[in-house]
Amino acid sequence: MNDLKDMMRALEQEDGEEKNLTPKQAQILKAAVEIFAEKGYASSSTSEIAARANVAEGTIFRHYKTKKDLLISIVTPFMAKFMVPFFAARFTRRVFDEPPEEFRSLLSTILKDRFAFAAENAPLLRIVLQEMAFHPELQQRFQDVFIKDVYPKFEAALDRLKQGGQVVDKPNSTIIRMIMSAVMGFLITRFILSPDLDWDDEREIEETVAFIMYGLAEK
Amino acid sequence: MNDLKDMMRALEQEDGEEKNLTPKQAQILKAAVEIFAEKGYASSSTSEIAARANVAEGTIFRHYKTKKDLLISIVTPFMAKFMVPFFAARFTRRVFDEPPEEFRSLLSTILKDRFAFAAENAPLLRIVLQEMAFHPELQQRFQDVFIKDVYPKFEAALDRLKQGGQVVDKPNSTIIRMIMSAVMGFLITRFILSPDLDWDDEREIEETVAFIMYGLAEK
DNA sequence: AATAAAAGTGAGTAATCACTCACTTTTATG
DNA sequence: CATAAAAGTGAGTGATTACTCACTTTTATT
Repeated sequence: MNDLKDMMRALEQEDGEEKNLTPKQAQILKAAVEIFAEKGYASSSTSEIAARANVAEGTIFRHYKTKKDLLISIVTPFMAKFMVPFFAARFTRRVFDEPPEEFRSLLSTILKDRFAFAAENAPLLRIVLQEMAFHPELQQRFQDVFIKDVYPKFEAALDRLKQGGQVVDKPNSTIIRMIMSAVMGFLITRFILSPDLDWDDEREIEETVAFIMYGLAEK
Repeated sequence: MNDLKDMMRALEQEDGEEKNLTPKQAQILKAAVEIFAEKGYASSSTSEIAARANVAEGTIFRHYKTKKDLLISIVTPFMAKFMVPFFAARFTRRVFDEPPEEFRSLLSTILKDRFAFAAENAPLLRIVLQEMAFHPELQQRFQDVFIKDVYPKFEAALDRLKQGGQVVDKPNSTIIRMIMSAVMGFLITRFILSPDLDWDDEREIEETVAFIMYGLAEK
């Protein structure tokens, strides 16, 4: 009935980011996220991570074979948790079941939801954006989740919205790029580039929704 | 009469990226750009740069005091050359002189122009996007150029377009964020994330222009 | 309580790093 | 041509790196 939550639970268990964690292991993950976000993966040393985690350096390598293994263990579960709800089954079904005027509230729901998630995980978002470029393993994982899981559902929803006359007849890839640019552009500006500005979050979210909606409206 | 070109010439001379360069120095810059773009600044070694440039390692430090000095020398002139033409005097004047229906062709001109520049300098774009996060000097330089130079002209043009009924009455900061998200989202997807796809560049540019225009149109 | 497995430790190590410096070669100047 | 300044060199250096390993401590199992 709620397959999104099921999926999330499965994701969490599979990698054990919040399950079966030794206290020291949790300290290591916390310290690593902080330091990776601050100075970048390549400029972070395992000795500094150990120090901030109040742990001996050897303890890190007891749980993670290499420093890169530590990065992967941090980043891949986050990537899935960030991307999947973008167009998870729950949202997609809504597009098909409800009247076509729901495009606006669908966008609004997604954006609010991902906004809250980004707010809680800003350092992780930063790490992913920074390190994706240099680690093929992460790019592969992105492909697996986005191309095979998110993209098809995104397309299906768009096709339906086009039929309902809600969205212009442009290539799906183009539309998806535009939506993702607007959403990610907002989240990155809000949480990475200028987190300390006086943001009127509700308004910015609604303005962004309106921007996407009118930008993609059938003329 | 053509103050954009004057400005560009001044920028080029001031740092001497293409003037007064020893042949070996040019080789060093070329190799550094390549390697920084490939593996990131922190993971690039001066020995590897020297090797690819066919130069002794000491030669690098004859011209650049530190490795970071080499990065700065590469990145700051590019940053200015990339940002200034976004809303340089030449473009802004056009908004004030020509009829208000010119919003579309203004966007189109800017996007085509920056597209061509990004196409020629994709590795540099990659380096800037990656390294901005970790080098306060680069953030400062960004502030100097964008906030003090580009942003005010951007605002003036928007105010005029709002008066002409071409653009919705939202906060300028919000509108600028949306335009920059759409433009950068396109350039990053096109040249960084998926440069090898079969792109119909002219169409994507026009679609992006239309997306921005309708997204910001007065309703 | 006995025993084994898992978790934790920190000194040690080989490799790599950015950078220096005494020296040679090339270029510019009068 | 003489001379000095600028450009180029590469072996050398001290600091830092990710990772190992022999050992101790804690936890789980019977």
